[in-house]
Amino acid sequence: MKLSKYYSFTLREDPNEAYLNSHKLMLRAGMIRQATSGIYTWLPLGLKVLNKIKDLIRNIHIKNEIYEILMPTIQPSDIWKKSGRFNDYGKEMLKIFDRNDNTLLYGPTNEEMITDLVSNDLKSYKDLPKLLFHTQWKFRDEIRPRFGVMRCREFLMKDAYSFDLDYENSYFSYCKMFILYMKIFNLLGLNVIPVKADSGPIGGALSHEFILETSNGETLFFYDKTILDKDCYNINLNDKELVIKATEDLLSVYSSSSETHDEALFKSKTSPQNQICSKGIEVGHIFYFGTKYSEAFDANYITSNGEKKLIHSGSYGIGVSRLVAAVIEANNDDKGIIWPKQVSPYDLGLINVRFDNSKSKDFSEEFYKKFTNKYEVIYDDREVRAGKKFNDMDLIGVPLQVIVGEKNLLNSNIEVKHRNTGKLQLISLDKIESYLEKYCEC
RNA sequence: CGGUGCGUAGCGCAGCCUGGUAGCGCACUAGUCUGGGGGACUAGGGGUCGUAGGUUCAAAUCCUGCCGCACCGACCA
Repeated sequence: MKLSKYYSFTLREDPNEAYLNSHKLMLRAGMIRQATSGIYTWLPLGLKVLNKIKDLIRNIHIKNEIYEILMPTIQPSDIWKKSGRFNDYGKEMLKIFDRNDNTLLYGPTNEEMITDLVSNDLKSYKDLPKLLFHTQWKFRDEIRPRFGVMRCREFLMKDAYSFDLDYENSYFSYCKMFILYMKIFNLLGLNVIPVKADSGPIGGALSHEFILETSNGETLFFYDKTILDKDCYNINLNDKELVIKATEDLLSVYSSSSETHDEALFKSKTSPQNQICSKGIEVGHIFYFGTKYSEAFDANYITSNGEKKLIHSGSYGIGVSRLVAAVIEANNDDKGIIWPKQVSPYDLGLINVRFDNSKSKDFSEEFYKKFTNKYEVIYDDREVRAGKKFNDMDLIGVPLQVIVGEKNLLNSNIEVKHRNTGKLQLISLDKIESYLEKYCEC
């Protein structure tokens, strides 16, 4: 991608309405623009990251035999009346009226819709278990949207749903999703802590939140710091025994959101030097709700004995658009964003520091042509001063910058800069290709 | 919804108290110099002062309503 053709407008100063670093940086780097309170337009750079995170989450679901569907954003109200949540959900639900004066709503979540769907298709015990997910825009009319994309009204969420024979099987699905979530956050380079949670209006008995610890977070939570030592990232998710064991091992260590926190239990279970009270951002939330929704939608199956039984279900959400902000919140400095490689909008930032110099310019063009099919390259070919290019590239935050200038070319060198350490390194021209290969592998 | 504050150029702000020609910095356009970390000089362009009404000879400025935005609290991925 050539910056001269891109839709990229960076801001030098922090916009007045932004308070969180992630919000300021997303606006400054030209990732998003606010349309109205809690509703945003995603510009090319922001959308690139959003899609990267979405795809990473999506692919690991599919790899684990959780299949993708796409439910609509607009839902009929009758299914919500069936489950009783039409009124329970309250003012956060945005209601819409069509030309025939039917009440529709912009979906805040999809339990009703998917249970209704599944109740028609799943008939036999042979059809279970089933796991489905989709990544779709949601709308919750928050009392007070804030922090940019972190707590907005329209947001992108990945929500998965499990359908099982009984509690025991459903518990396995829950544990499987639990470990899958640990893997996902690990892949995103985030240190996320699972905590016991209140199930809120979604309802249900078993519930956990996944919290990214940050000083600016909204959620207060408590945990035993030994939970950070648990490694469950390489477990085969089809191995029922291991998955349940790993989950229970994690849950044996105290961790809780403030709503469910039990101070006495915390104190008795955790040694004093390991007791942490911290703030964070909720990036995922999982629920087991038994037969709550299958009852309402008459979602049942026939057992091998010919008996009719209710399906047990659970739901598993990740705030995808929120994660964009969360990743930035966890990875930035005074110059801008520092993307972890896996979610960076581009692999390499190519800077031609001398647009007026043909040697430097020609080399940059060649370099771009050569590597743009192999890596995702953001090439700053604009006719602006070097200082602006350096600052913009730092702000945008791609992990590796390749800096081309006449001085170094005359010595057959090219410069690279690692965004996270700020380290500058001269690489000889004949080594750059292998350098990049090695860099991108790890 | 309660408490607080703010709406003036794309962004950041001054002007309002004490009514009288619409201002500054950045960005933008043109030119000259410059050319490896937001460079300098010169000349420009860009405004329904959130909106509707009121007071006044005269309103960005005073008064009232409305709208929008943000911060603090109760809700949530």
